Amino acid sequence: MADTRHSIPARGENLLFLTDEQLRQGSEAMFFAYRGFTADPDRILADMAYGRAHHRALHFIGRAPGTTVNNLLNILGVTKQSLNRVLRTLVADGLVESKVGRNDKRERHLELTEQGRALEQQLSNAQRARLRAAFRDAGPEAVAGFRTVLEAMMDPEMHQSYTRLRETSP
Amino acid sequence: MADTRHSIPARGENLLFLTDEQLRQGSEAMFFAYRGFTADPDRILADMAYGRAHHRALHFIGRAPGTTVNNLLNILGVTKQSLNRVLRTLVADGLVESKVGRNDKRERHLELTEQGRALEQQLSNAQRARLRAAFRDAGPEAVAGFRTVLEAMMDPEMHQSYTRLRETSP
DNA sequence: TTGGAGTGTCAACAAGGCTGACGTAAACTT
DNA sequence: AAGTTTACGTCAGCCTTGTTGACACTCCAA
Repeated sequence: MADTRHSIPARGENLLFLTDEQLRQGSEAMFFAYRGFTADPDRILADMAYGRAHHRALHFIGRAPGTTVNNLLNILGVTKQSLNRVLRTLVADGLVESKVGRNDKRERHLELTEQGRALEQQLSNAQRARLRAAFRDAGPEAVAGFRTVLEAMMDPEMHQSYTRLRETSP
Repeated sequence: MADTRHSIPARGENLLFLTDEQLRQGSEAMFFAYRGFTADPDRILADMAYGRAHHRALHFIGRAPGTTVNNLLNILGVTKQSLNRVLRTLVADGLVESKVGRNDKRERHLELTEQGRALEQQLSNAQRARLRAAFRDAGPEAVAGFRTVLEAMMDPEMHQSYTRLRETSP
């Protein structure tokens, strides 16, 4: 049978575009894709005493070295107790260094140690390999669309965090 | 300053396209977007005695009525103990009906009750509202790209589940 | 009839969220 | 100078949702 369901709608079909079915497929795509997205680093982490939360902390500390605890809290969207539990083990294990702020001594500035960078690299490489393959298969235009939709899906505060990260490290 | 970093790469730039920075932004976009994606239903569920796991079960039962426990297990990718805990409460609360199979009486076929459909609708509507807005803002081409990349990001088995769901309910 | 598949369930545990409360030091305000 | 707010750490306890392991039951198929 001729299958027109999954084809790209032409301009004139915009009124019909956002059917419930399309949206439901979008939801499911997000669900399955996110599982794929986290699968590889999760496998690596399973062997260690770490979890996805550690990966996230390592990622964003590596991304914005010297960031404060409060900043990281906002980015991750968790409570300080939750973050602290993760951060404590990372510091204790020598993956993250926590330095008292120079100007404001209440703040702690977080950085990856050599060891922390190594693990972060290992995890990110696994994740990026999948993303790279997906991006390559899909092509530049698809990737642009992918990013556009994801950005439109974020809460405003998240979108701020997202763009702020791009500004500081282009 | 003129900012060319976030523009869509032209055809000729394909070699430069998959920089680590691009991939990292892709990761972060997935992270932030997924938070947005689950935020609305999570808020609704927080008031009830249910969580995200219940939402997922309701969604896929509603999507494929009569599905078996094992089938659902494969789709959700959790252990049967984990699923059973969720399913038990849903059945006990009258949101899901579990019928012994006609041909194979070992199997249980799952369906939403009227009440279950109501909650599933409430949750999905919240989630879809955001998705609809994002799709509308991004436009059809971006949505097509979004889907293409997400599909390429799935594990093969997940991709099978994903497409199988589309086949049965067009 | 026997093996194995599909299902339900008990127990125990871990990760990683959460709230509430409290403490300390530094910075800010009045 | 005194009081308030901010940044951070930490203890205690709770919840959801994932995990393993073990066991029982039903029933299909060889």
